[in-house]
Parts: sequence; C-alpha cells; structure tokens
Amino acid sequence: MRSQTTLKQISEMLQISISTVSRALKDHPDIAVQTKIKVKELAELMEYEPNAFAVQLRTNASKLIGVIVPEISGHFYHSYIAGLEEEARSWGYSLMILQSNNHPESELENLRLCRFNRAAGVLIALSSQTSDLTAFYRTIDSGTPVVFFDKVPDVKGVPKVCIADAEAAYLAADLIIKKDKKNVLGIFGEKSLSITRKRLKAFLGTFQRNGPEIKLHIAHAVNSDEAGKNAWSALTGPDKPDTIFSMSDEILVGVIKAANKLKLSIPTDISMISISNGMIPSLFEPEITYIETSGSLLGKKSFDVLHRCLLGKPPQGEVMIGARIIEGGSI
Amino acid sequence: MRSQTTLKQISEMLQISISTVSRALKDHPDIAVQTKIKVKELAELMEYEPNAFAVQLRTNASKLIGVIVPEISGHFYHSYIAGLEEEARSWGYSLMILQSNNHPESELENLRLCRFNRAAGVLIALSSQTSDLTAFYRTIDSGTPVVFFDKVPDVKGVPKVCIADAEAAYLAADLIIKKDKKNVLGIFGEKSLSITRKRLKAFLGTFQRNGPEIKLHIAHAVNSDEAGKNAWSALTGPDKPDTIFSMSDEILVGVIKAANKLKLSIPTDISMISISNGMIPSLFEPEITYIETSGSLLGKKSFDVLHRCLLGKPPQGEVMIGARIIEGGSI
DNA sequence: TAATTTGTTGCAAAGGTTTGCGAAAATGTT
DNA sequence: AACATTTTCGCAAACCTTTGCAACAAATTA
Repeated sequence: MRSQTTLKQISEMLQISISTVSRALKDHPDIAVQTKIKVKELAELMEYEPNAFAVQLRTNASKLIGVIVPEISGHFYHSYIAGLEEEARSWGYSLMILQSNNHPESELENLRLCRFNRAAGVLIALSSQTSDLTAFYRTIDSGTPVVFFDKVPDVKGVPKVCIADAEAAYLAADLIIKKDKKNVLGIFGEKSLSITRKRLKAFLGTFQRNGPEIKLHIAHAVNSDEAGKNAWSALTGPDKPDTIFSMSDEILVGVIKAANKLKLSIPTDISMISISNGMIPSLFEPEITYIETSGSLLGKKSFDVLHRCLLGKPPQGEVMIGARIIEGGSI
Repeated sequence: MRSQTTLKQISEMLQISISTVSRALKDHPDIAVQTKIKVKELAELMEYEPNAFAVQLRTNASKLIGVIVPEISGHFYHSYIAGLEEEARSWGYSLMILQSNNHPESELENLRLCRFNRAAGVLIALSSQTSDLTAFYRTIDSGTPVVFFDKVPDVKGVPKVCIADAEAAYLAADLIIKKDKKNVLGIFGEKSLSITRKRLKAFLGTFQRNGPEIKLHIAHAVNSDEAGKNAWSALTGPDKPDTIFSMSDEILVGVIKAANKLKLSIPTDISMISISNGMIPSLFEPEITYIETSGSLLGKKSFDVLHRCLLGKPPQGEVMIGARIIEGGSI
C-alpha cells in the first residue's frame, strides 16, 4: 500500500515551502514561472493528487451532489440519473444516490446522510406521502441548496424542476383530435396524485375546447392489472372505443396486454397513445405513439438549476421540461 | 446560514476538553457515565453532527463506494444499483455513481474520481473495450479494494462477482428439452463477448447431452432489429422452429416483434423462452418464461464481497449469482 | 543614493476530529 | 498514614490543504 504524495513531500524535495507548492499547482500569479514548471513536473512525476478530505475541510465545500429518489428502479428515474450524472460530471461534480423507497422516514435519513457527507447540494423527488417540509427548509437554511424535481411540493418559493404534465396531456389530446378519432378511453393513475390531476385536467380541457363532439370516457387505475381490466371491459362492452390513451407506462402495458388477449390488432382495431419516458412504447409492434417526457432532460435541467443555486445566482422558481410527440404506428 | 456545531462548542459550554467530548460521544470506557450523559444530552440539543471532512481527514477513510458502470440506463444496471444501494446503506455506506459510456478513457477518469474522493472501495463493470488493467491494479495497490462485477476481466486473483451465465443457459436448455420441443432456434449476442460465449457453450452442451435428437439452429444478432430479422426468416422459412430462445432482453424484444408482425400467437404457434433480469418478459401477453439473472442480487452480493475486502478478510476470488426459472405462459 | 514599487516566497494559523500519553483525582491496600 | 492502583480527564500532535500577511530581493523611479 503506497502512501499518497502530499504537498509537503514535494516541498521538501524541491526545498521550497508548502505554500509555494500549493500556489504553483494552481497557477497563482505570485509564483515565478520556473518555479511553477519545476513543481508541476515533480507533481506529475510523483502522481500528486490533492487530498480531497483536507481540501474539503479547509474550503468547507464538496463536489458531491446528493440525489434522493423514491426508487432507483423504474426507467424514469434511471434515465434521470443518467442524464444528471453526465451533466454533473462535466462540471466536476459527483453523485451520491439514495433511495427513499417512498418512506418519509428514510427520506429524512437520506437527507441526514447528505448533510453528514457535506453534499454541496441536494436534489430530491419527494415520496408520495411526504407532507412535512421543515427538514428541507432547515437544510436550505443551513446553506445547502435543495432543488425539488419531478415529485415537487405544492409550495411557492422553492426551486423546482418538473415535467410539463399539462403540455404532455394537451399534446396527446390534440393528436387524438387531429387523427379524427371519435370515441376515446383515457386511463389515468391514482386520483390523488398531483401528476394525475394535472394531466387529466389538461386532457379534458383540450377535448372541451377542440373536440367537444368526441365521446370521452375516463378511468382510473392504480396498477397495470387494473388498467388492463379497464381496457378489457371497455373493449368488450357495447360502446367500444376506437382509441385508448394511457397516462403512463404502467397503464400502457396493462392496456396492451388486454388488447393482445382479445386479439385486437393495433391500430386497425384499436388505436393507442400514451405518455412515456421512452423505451417501453418501442418494445411493441407496432411501436406505440407517445408523448415523450424525458427523464434524461429533466436530469440535465435539474443540475443546471442546482448549479445556479450553488453559484449564488438568483433562484429560478419553477422550471418546466417540455414534451414532444414521438410517432410510432399505433394511431 | 447557521454554522454547524462542533466539538469545541460543546466542550466550551460544558467546561471540559474537546477530547473528553469526542470520547464521551463514542462511549469510550475512560469517560465517566455522568459526563457521557451530560455530553450526549447537549450534543442532541445542539444537533451536533460530526464534520465528515475532518473525520475523513483524520481517519483517512470514507464511507463512500465508487460504482462505475458502462451505462446507467438499461434495466440490468438499474436494478443492480438499486440492490447495491440498499445493502450498502444498511452498512452505513453511500454510493458514488459514475458511468463510463463504454469508453476506457472515461473509465480511467472515473477511477481517478474515485481516488480523488477517497472512495473506500470501487465496484466496476468493465467497458467492453477495456483491456489494460494496470490502472486498477495500481488502485488496489494503493490500498483501495476494487471488485469487478458483471463484465469482469479474464484474469485470476482479482475479486469478481458475476452472473452464473452457464447455469442460466443450462436451465433454459433443460426446460426446452423437458417441454419436449423438437426444433429450436437460439439467438445469441455478439460472438466476441464473453457472456455470449459462456451462454452459448452451456446451451449447446446441454442439448448434446440431454437432447441430441432435437433440431437446433443458432443465430447471432448485435441488436434488437437484427434479432427480429433472424426470427422472421426462421419463422417464414421451410423449417419453422417451434421454440425460440433469446439470450437477452434486447434480442427477446426483436423476436416478439417479429412474431407479432406474423400474427403468430404465443405459445400456440411458437414458444418463447429467454434469459432476463426481469421486467421486460412480464410486459407481454402471455408473459414470457425466462431464466432470471437478478441484477439486484448481484448488487447485494457485490457489496458483500467488497465489504469483506474492506474488513481485511481473505478474498473470495470469483463469486457467482445463481439463476432460477420464472414461469410465464410462453412455453 | 535613497525611496518606492514590483515580483517571489515563506510563516503560521485555521479548519474539526482523533488518539497516545501523561497527569490528576479518587479509590483501595497495607 | 504511606503507598499502589484505578478511574477520569486534558494536552498536544497529527491528518493536509488553503490563504492572509509579512518578508525579502530585485527592479524601477526620483
């Protein structure tokens, strides 16, 4: 086990002071050019790497960003983390990933870990049950910026970045209308979730405004199976829809399974459209047309927002990530 | 911005020395019980949290584990990270996630980051192009244990933990034989990958031993589309297989798309079986029977292996994660 | 030549914690 | 009462880097 080279070792070999070495390595103007060259050469040779612990202790700042998500599994947060990592690294930051498993208590425990590791900043997607924000306010208060993403709290004055849910639902509804559909089943998630409410509201609003003559049925499903049952009963019922809209990947999967069981072919017998982060809709044949809500983009954007906070720039409030249509062959 | 409480502050309020406070907080036997109580109470009250930077500088050890993966996207590494995080956290460790994008250079850069952040240990799945291991040896040499997982190098004497590829392929082949299939198409990935070679070898071996009379065709596909084409031409050809085995999720998706296009129903017209990490096979109707190679389990196990290294226990060499059959309705 | 400026470098403190060792106080032993 | 032992605590160094300030030398100006 070789020991790490330190400034002291370099300074002793060169018969100069530690401070000179330190300054030389960071191109301080006070240091003579020849000295800099000598120091840098030796540092290179000895594979000097600053001791992050000492640097952090001295400067009281780390290059680590805490990321708290309800679950790491699931394609959305996955691609979020991927995008975030890419952006963060390009600025010299590393990521500390923590999952709350949707428990407010482990959320707090994770926040504690961020503080303990002196994370430069924290990015968090709240668990669905979190209501008490005081711990986060205190973290912000103690100088560590906190940026909420995706699952954001319903309060003003905190930086948050999220998907333009309303826009995505609007785009889906608009496409359905443009394709001249006449009987639509929209399946949404749990009513209590804010994401459901936002998407549903925009979805309904668009039909009211642009296609009031279109028949529209709404169902809610808490999981894939239930969505499948909803689709099944609609497709076997008297008033069979010509199009099914799925609010999420989970719902889409249930719906497609139901259609497959009924041997209905897409889009001849039934059209499909959904909102998704990608990936899942492209697994089927034909690929499902969907409105893309990019997790990766959200990741990059949330780093930007946090980065601005770290630089002390004025907060931006709420930032939205746009949505776009990805055409498959399902409608 | 409140400043953090320090040992010094507590010591001043209690009129005792810093060292006593430090020792009291960690239940050092030298300290009197009443003193301990007093200190702990005040520490609680003042919300004392040790300054990780100082602790790390002093002890020269962090509670951070560097994880380098080729890509964060992809369900396998995703669930790997999820499982790893869970296990690591239960031991008080946090994860620093880094992706190499399959570039050996960024792999080295990431390794540098691990060293800079003084990671306690490193877990890495090599990029497919990595051949030079000297950097890793040097990291190990300098006292930071490195454990390889999934994409492991072909050398002896380094700790590695990976999926029992041979076992998984054997289980799949065995199930096909037991189900009395007579004409099998096996689609595998790139020939050059070690994972392909291992799985193919075990697959072929099992048929030779246990079902030499079964017709067996092997195809290789580099991506989903190519797998689809392979399946298509086999299914429309003169010697139509009754079963298709897919070595991976990517291949499976292509195969299913082809079957769907041909309006073949599963398993009536064609049986399916694959090796997968989960998730994808359950998206289809009927759900695809597969051999599970659990990323999450791999994550937990690799932490264990690394943890043993950190505790200075003797290395375990190569550790394998078993595989098991998950029955769907596709065969 | 003396005074001032400019260019280089070193000293020393600070950041918060851990820990070996010595010292003081309390207790026990003869 | 004198000594030995145990209990309890503090001193100070160490971990490595950063940085304000002072010091010194060389170059410029008056």
